[in-house]
Amino acid sequence: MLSVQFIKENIEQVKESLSKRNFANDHLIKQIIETDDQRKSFKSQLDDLLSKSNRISKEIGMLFKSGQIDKANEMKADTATMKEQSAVLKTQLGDIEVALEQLLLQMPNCAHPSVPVGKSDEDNEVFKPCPTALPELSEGSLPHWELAQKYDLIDFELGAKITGAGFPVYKGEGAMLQRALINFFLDEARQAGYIEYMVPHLVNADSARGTGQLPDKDGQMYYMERDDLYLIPTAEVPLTNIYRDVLLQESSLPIKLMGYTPCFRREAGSYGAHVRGLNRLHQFDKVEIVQVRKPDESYDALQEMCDHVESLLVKLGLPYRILRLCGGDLSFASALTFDFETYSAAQKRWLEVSSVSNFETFQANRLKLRYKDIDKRNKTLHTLNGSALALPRILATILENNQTEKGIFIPDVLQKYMGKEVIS
RNA sequence: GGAGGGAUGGGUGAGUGGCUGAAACCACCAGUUUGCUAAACUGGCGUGCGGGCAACCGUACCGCGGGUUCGAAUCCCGCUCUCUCCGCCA
Repeated sequence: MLSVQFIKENIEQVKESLSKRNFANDHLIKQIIETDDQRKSFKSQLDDLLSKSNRISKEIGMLFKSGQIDKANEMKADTATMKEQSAVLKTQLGDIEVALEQLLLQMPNCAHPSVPVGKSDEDNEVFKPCPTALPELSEGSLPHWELAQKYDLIDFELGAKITGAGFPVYKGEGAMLQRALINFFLDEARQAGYIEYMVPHLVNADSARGTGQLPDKDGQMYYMERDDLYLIPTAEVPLTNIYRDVLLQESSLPIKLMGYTPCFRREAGSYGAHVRGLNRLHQFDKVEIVQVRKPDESYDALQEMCDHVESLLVKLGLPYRILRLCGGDLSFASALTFDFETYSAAQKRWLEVSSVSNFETFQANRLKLRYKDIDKRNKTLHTLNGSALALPRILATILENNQTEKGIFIPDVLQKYMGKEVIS
């Protein structure tokens, strides 16, 4: 979330950002500032009262010690009203703090100045068009769900039997290809300086709130009521929460971490178009990269992460393009997001395979993630993350674009993991 | 799942009702001394919030939440986590 201080100092910028996001609620800013002013007023009153009360308690202690029992008992009687007053003030202050928190949680991140105006994904800016010619397939080429069946790589019906729609079963070389992609992505990330983590796939509510999944995306996560835990929708949640409630020394920065996890998404309300095959799943695999950076470095880090993701797509030989998300499509927590899409020649569609974002202080404020700078002042850090990469649509594109009469051609960089060149 | 022990600042760890935001030591930072390094010595060294240009002042925080008390790290209740033992188990 944004801090009240930031909102107060950058009102015009925040207003402009809200309108870019089509978030028409100027009233919210006003409410936040007013509530914060009230909070300060109650805080001052309470502190004054507690200060007096502490002083009297000390005097009573001295009187008892010096044997002036009567005088001490007199003073004890006087403290009764103070106690009542401070109890009332404490409750009021607590209520106001909760109200302020609720208001701040409703405020989306401040969009970066470069974020284009727009209402939906159709208005996203093509930041980098596909550098190569789009592949054209011969007559009779198949979409990936038919290829998966033809080569016995994925069994969607079996997954539906075991669990339900959107939980595919990978089989034989299909499973191997998954493992090859995971290993390739992990190895590439390690070479780029990211430390690998294996993290829990279930998280508590504090973690989900820390990265912004709660309360904004409550309905999109699987929830285990019995144990009050959430299945992770992305490794971003456990990875970033490693640094929840942490005060870092400047010397330990930058932080670069990554991990492979399955991801679980309810995808509520997204039934309809383009859900066939691997296009949209409830469970899928992904390697995620996360960085924690000093504020003045975070946009360089965003660039670095985009370069890394782009290099993966180049090495896999897949046609891709890069989008800069418009205000209307930008997620609640993000300041600037680049989406990476691969082109499926068989479906004649672009498929999103990565989303790389700078959250600036939005997550760090919720996480209480700060560092001590050279002047020994505590400053809020910036967090970033990106998929590098999500597997299903990569797999779909490889199957569709690399289909030949002899079988599916395996990209060079994956051949060492597969031990072969073609799936036939 | 059952029984018992524990949770204090970056770390070890003292502290059973007021003089404790918290000893001591280690680590860390600055300085003095010394060919260099090391050692020794001196000083500094938690976080949030409110006030203040600032120095600083006030307030809260000793796992979390309540309670007792004029006053709680310290006493009482609930919870969480952790360790040991037993049971079950990949």
